[in-house]
Amino acid sequence: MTISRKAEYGLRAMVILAASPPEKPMQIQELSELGGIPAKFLEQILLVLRRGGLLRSKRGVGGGYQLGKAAREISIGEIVALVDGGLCALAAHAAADDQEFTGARGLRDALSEIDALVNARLNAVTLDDIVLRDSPDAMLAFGI
Amino acid sequence: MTISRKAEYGLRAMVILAASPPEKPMQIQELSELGGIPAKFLEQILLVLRRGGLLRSKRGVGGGYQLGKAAREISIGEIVALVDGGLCALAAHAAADDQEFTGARGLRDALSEIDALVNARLNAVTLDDIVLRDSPDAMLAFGI
DNA sequence: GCGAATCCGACCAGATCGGTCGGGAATTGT
DNA sequence: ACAATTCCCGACCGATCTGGTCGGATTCGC
Repeated sequence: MTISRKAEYGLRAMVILAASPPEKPMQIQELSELGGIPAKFLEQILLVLRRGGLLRSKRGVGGGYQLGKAAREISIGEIVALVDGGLCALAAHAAADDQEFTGARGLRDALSEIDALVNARLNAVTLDDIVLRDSPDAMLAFGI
Repeated sequence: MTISRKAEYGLRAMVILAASPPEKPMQIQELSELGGIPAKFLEQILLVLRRGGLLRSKRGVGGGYQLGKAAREISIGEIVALVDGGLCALAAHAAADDQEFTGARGLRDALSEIDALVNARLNAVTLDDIVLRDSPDAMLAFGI
């Protein structure tokens, strides 16, 4: 029921990239140090993020990673979905086997409703939102 | 990111109990058959539910399980929290190690906000809501 | 005391988690 | 051409978690 460390690492890396000047690629090593993420582990995470189109990469000297889309067009939902292998459904089991007891449908409905809620929220928050929210002077805009 | 089968089983059992006449205890065997749950597995789930005060049990002939509180006073949040061992925090890792990179706080905030949202929802839905929602003629009351 | 039922600890196979390792392939600088 | 740099990628690995099962101890009603 907790977010996986893998997804958390992926989020960190993406947030760091979103907060950096977008033209200069950042290497795994630097990303690893800034985010406190084991470098070789981060490597495979970035790989799936790239395959999913959320990152672009460049090899050789001066290479590294950049965002594949604008920061405002990447939601944290996309990121965790990619990294955690697509499955992000609270009601997975309940929906799969259609066991029929009194209250079964009510249970399924209640769970999938909550599931839809969290997914909607996850897909609504973008990297842009996060870096904006992080700078204290932007807080006023959010009314926090 | 998916709800555990254990929690799902716990929910099923509780819903079944909530939908049954509350005075007569129901045995593991019957609960197991109605819910399609392996009996011995269900046994340990019911045990922690009882230790948590959500169930009362009676031993010997004519024994079994009954709800420990009124169905309207048991939320599905309580159930999954007990069965899945208490931890139900989306932002667990992010909060634990306070790694400091640009955007760290924004990320923590965003995650814990969503976490709070799903928890609030989980704690708001009661067993009563679920069994009510299950009977089709009650749908109108919900505007579904 | 007998049978029905819960209680409870031990065990277990397989999957997942959180990484590590080592090398290959592409790109750039000299 | 060659070396340095950087990503690419498959294999592996120990620890923990998942989803159970088993066997027996305990308690209750009769």
